[in-house]
This record gives sequence, structure tokens and C-alpha cells, in this order.
Amino acid sequence: MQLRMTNQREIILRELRKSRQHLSADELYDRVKLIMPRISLATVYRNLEILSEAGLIGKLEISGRQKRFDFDVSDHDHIYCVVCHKVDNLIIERNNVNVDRLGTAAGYAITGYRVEIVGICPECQKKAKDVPKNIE
Amino acid sequence: MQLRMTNQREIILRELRKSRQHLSADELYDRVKLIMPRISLATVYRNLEILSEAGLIGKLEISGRQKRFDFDVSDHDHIYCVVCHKVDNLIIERNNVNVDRLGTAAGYAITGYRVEIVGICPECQKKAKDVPKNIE
DNA sequence: CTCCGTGCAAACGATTTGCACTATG
DNA sequence: CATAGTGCAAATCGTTTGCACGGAG
Repeated sequence: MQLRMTNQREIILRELRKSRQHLSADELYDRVKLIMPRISLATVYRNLEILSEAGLIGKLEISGRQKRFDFDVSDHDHIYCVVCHKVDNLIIERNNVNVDRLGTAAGYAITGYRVEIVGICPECQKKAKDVPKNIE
Repeated sequence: MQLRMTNQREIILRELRKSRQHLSADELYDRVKLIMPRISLATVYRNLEILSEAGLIGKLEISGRQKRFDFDVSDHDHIYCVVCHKVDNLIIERNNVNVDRLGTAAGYAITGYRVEIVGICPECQKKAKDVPKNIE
């Protein structure tokens, strides 16, 4: 199964890279539609899947939420904001995490691990100050 | 808002504990239905939410998948099988993970982190041997 | 007797799929 | 010109919600 570089695939890839953000399928769809108004959301989904399998983009599966896609394929971790759900990059010193020790438990063959850092982004911290604490 | 201990809530809690597994809402629904056939899936969802808020059970949000609920509220981590999606317990030596170092990046206020270990469970390793490698 | 909780069905958000058509290599 | 990719609509999956009724405290 060979990959064809269609117009829509090219634009999807270009717009994700241009954004320099971790967009969800529908956020990217909105951007791509401005350039190619007749594109379908299904095409965006299909291409994001294909592009991430091909290793051209990264796929982020944050617990319990919508998937997001990463323009940056290099090795790094992410932090996400519990308030606005934005995702940012984070460089973890991986030698702080001793994977081998985790290893043998329960007879599993460990194939990988993800560290998911959760926090509140600068913008949301600022907003939280403005609106004292009637949140919830 | 006080909690009432209804029959359905009691059975849901009991069956989850009895299972000693990390069940999803619909898996638990199937079990509870055997005892109380007219119970609705919505009731199971509502109660699992309430019980986990009350701290009587744990809620696991594994990346991109269905939520699972934990009979064991004590502090521990999880490992999940990429093949069958089963979840098992794992005790991580948390001092292997240096949270403070992760800290300041990007101006986020860090509220927590999850370590998600991914692997293949013993059963699936065994199956993989039997069916050589025509998978995919 | 007050409301929290229930069952049911419908609504929901994210994602996937079947189909006939289009266009890349 | 074969067949990967597209647009569209409908389907699916996990979960939530509105509503009228039922039962715990």
C-alpha cells in the first residue's frame, strides 16, 4: 500500500506544521477548510491517522480526551492544562524515570510508557486570579 | 447533597469489588444485570461517577480509551495491555520519578502527573506465539 | 413527604465506515 | 488505467441528559 501525496494530505500536513500547536482533528479541519472549503472531516481524520502511522506527525492520546496531533515527531513529552485542555511540549529528563525497575511486575512485557504531566497553563492561572473563586 | 445507599448502588460497588479487576462501565453493567436484570446502563454510569467522587472506587482514564474503574483506592499505578486492553496494578517506586525537575517548564503550575505503563500481558504474549506473525 | 435515584429513550461528541466518484502515479 | 483517496451521509462507540416515576431516609 503506497502513499499518494494528494492535495488534501499536503495541506493537512502543512497546516498542522504551520500551526506549531497540538491541534485536534476538528481544529485542524477548521483551518484546512479555509484553504480547501470542500474537504470533509473524514478526510482529515483519515489523513491524520495515515500521517501518524507514516511517522510524519505524532498522535497524542491524553487520558479521557480528544486525540491531538503533533507537528513535532522528535522525542519529547507533553504537559496539558486541566482548564483549557491546551497541550504544550515538555522535555523530561528521562533518566529520572527508571523504567527497568518497573519492569517485571505481573509478567507483562513492557513496550513503553508515557508520562502525563497535568497542570494549569499561564493564561488560565491569570484568568483564575481575575475571577476569584466562584468556579465550579 | 447526601448519598443514599440504594440497592443498585450497593450491587454495583459489591460486584466491582468482587471482580478484583479494572472493569469498564459496560463490563460491569453485564455483571450487574445478571443480579438485577432491569438496571439501566445509565444508572451504572451515574453510580460509578458518584462512587469515584466519594472516594469509594478509583477512576482510570487510560489514553484514548474507555474509562475503567478500580476496586482498589490505595495509591498505586497501572499497566495496560496494548493487545487486549486489560489493566493490572503496578507499584511504581515514585522516587524514581523526579517531579520537581519537571516543574517550571512553560510557566505551568503542575497539579499532578500520571505514569502510564504500556505492555503486553502474559496471556497475549502466549497467544502471539501460537499465531506466528500474520497479525495486522 | 421530600428529593435523590432510577429506567428509558433520545442526545451527544468524537471518530469510523460504506458507497459511488475522483484523481494520483 | 489501476487503485488509493475523496466527500457525503449514516453508523458506531462510549457516555450523558431530560423526563416522569419510584423509593430511601
